[in-house]
Amino acid sequence: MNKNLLTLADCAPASTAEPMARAKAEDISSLLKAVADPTRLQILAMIAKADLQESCVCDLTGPLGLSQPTISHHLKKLAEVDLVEKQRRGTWIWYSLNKARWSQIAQLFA
Amino acid sequence: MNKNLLTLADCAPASTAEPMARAKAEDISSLLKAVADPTRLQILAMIAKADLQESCVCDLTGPLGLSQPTISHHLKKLAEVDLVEKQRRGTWIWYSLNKARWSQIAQLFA
DNA sequence: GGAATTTATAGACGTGTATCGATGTATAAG
DNA sequence: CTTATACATCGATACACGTCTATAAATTCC
Repeated sequence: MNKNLLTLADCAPASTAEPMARAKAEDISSLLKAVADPTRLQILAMIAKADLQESCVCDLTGPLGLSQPTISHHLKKLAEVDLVEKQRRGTWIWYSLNKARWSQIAQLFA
Repeated sequence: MNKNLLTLADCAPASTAEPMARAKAEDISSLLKAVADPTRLQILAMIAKADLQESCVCDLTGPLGLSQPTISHHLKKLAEVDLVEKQRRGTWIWYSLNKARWSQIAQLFA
């Protein structure tokens, strides 16, 4: 995953004949697709509000009313684009937000 | 489409048992889904760089290598979430960006 | 009114994805 | 070493979505 995102304006050259590079558009799209899911938005919000701003899988299944594999699936999607980070402590795996990555999204729409 | 978006932090109550309201999450998701497509990102970038910051459908088909119905389909998706606005002038329909809506997305990730 | 141009809509097809139940893997406790 | 708990992975299913061709609708010009 390319983390050196550009703003949309930077991506489209002045020549109207050349659109934003497809590869760059797909990189940004991958990142946004990860956030553009209602369940994942709820997950991110719950982590942000949790103690120490971290949650384990079993903290999320109950409130969201979804199975454990489904929550794991969503957290994997978020981890693939570096929006969350995982840390094992004993039996539990704690997920936290990558705020730098979060800010990169804000930059895209600034 | 609800335009009164909240930040993610505002949406999750302190009680860890209550996630962000599902309806609100789906509203934000709809908006982000519209942007989370590589072709639509390219379209938005091309409009931003065009003269008067507006484009018609036929300006986009060639550079993006897609059929006219496909471009129309994407512009409709963007219009449904108020990210672009359309204005007919004679035979052509000119699409422009809704910058206020764009800024609302930035606020979500601020 | 008829022809040409621009855009929208409808239908079809293939791909991606959210979800689940079932199962595998890893850590801790006894 | 066995059992229990937490999480990941697999396979299946149902639905959404991007794209195309074909066709319709709207506007302009003759």
